[in-house]
Amino acid sequence: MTATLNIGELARATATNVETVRYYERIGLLPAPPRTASNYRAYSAVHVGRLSFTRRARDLGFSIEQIRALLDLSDQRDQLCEAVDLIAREHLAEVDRKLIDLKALRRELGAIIGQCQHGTVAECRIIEALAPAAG
Amino acid sequence: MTATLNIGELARATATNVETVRYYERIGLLPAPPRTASNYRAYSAVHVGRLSFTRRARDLGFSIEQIRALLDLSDQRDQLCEAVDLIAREHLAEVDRKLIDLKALRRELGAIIGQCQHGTVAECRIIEALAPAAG
DNA sequence: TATAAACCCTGTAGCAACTACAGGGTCAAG
DNA sequence: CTTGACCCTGTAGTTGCTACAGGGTTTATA
Repeated sequence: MTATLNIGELARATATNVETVRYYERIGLLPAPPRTASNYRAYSAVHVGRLSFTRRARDLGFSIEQIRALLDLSDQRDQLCEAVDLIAREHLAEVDRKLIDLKALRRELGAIIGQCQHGTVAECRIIEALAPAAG
Repeated sequence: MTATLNIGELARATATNVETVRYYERIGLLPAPPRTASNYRAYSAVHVGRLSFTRRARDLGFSIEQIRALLDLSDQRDQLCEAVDLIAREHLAEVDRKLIDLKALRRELGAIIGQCQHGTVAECRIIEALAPAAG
């Protein structure tokens, strides 16, 4: 009953690149849809949902493998959601690690740049800071 | 006069992977050193300095292309260091953008995970949060 | 002196997660 | 009936490495 979407329409509906949709199908993240007589992919609401889920999870930084696991879990509606929680918490921990690293890096970069006296390269504190051993 | 280093020694001296050293040579980031009679690479102190610089800049998140530019600039010792400053500031701005994005992502992830009631997948707030349209 | 471990060499393929063609076929509008 | 915007497959490129495979060399030891 419901109209199907071709790949361009699905892509627009989910703010995804057409090439990316095909890529997700190739790696088995998005199920291959039926085809029209002229071999066009014909997507349904199920695909829209699955791809929206994927997009949102990617935006939140989950890896493809994590998303694969989350999609599998989300199909087992009567299971306990502990595994879901675990994946999310692991990702959160990873994000926290990245934040710590990035903040440290930012501090160091800021310090280096603050030393620039706008003289010649020979006196440049930035170059010096990058080559600590090259006295 | 000074002894030369083979690739393994250079790698150890700069905390770099041997494969990475060869990779840097291949992409023209580290100059190709002379070879011994048995075709081993023979590095000098110049290479140690250049590779240390590269490593440190990579640790600070500069891209290979940025490092290429910084190395070129650092060879022109009598030029003004404005270009160096510009590259560093651009990278800092990029790091700041990433920090903002990562902090927002962290907030959102934290909020989603906080909602988990540890019930079944069917009631899982995390799955729900990932598929907003799939009411 | 033989031989085994630990190095070195080249070249190529793999990783993540896409993106960008090339070289075709299809469909709707004017 | 043709133009342009779509669709198809397949492959190669991106970033910054890392990991072989299949060889040669050097060094330490039995």
